[in-house]
Amino acid sequence: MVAEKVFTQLRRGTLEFCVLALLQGEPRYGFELVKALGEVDGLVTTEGTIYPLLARLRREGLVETSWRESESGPPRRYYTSTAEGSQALAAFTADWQRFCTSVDKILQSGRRG
Amino acid sequence: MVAEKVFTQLRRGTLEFCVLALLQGEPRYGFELVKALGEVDGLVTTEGTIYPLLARLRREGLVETSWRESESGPPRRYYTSTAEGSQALAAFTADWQRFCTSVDKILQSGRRG
DNA sequence: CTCCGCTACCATGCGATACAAGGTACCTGC
DNA sequence: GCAGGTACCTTGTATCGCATGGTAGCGGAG
Repeated sequence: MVAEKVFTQLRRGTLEFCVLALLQGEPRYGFELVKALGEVDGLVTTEGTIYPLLARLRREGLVETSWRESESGPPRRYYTSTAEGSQALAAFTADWQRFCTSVDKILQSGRRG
Repeated sequence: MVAEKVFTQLRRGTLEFCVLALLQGEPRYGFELVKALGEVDGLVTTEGTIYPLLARLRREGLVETSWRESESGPPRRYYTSTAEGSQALAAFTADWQRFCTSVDKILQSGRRG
C-alpha cells in the first residue's frame, strides 16, 4: 500500500484533534476510538498510535480520564474533553480551514500548465 | 508563536506536493520557491526545508533540474516537473480531497455536543 | 481445566520530515 | 576589501505516527 504512506504524513497534527472532536460531549475509551477512526477514510489507525496520543492529550490537560467497568472484558479508561480541550479544538478548526484553503489554492494553480 | 507549531505538523506531506504544484508548467529555482510559499498563509518555510525536499523529489524522479546563469548573483538551479511528477501530483490531489472531507466531517461532528 | 481468541490497556524504538543553524560562493555598492 | 543580498547546500534536532510486543480479564472449544 504505497498510497497509504501519503495519509500517514497527512494525519500528522490532525489526528490529535480528530480524537478531540470525537470526544466532544461524549466520553469514549481508547479501543472505541480506534474503531471509530477506522471507519473514516484516511484516518485508519492502531492502538499504538492512539494510546501515546491520548497520554499526550492528558498531559496537556485537554482530556480527563475515568475508569469504568465493562460488562464483558477488562475495565475501560474513558476519556472526556475538558473545556481547554474544546477551546483547543476550536482554535485548530480555524487553523485547519485556513490551511486547507491555502493548499487548495496552490494545488489548483498547478492544475493546467 | 505557539500557533505556528500546528502548521509545522500540517505541512508534513503536503509541502512536497505544493512545491510540485508550483512547478507545473513553470520552472522555478529553490530560493524563488521559498519566497512563493512564504506569501501563502500557513505554508511559510525556509531553505533548510526546501532543499532537502527538492533533493528528495529529484531522487524520486518527480523533478528534473538544469543550471542557468543569473543576471545578478550566483547561478540558479531550476526545477521542472516531470510527467511522473505531474502524475504524482494528480494522485495526491485526489487523496488530499478525500482526506480533507474526512477531517471536516469529524471536526464538524464535534461542533455541538 | 486448559488453550485460544477477543477485548482492552500500555511502553519502547524506529522512520519520515520540517526546521534551526551554519557554511560556501557570487555580485553590487561603498 | 568588506558589508549585504542572493543562492546554493549540509548537519543535527524534534516531533509524531506506527510497528512491535507485552500484560491481563473474559468466554468458548476441546
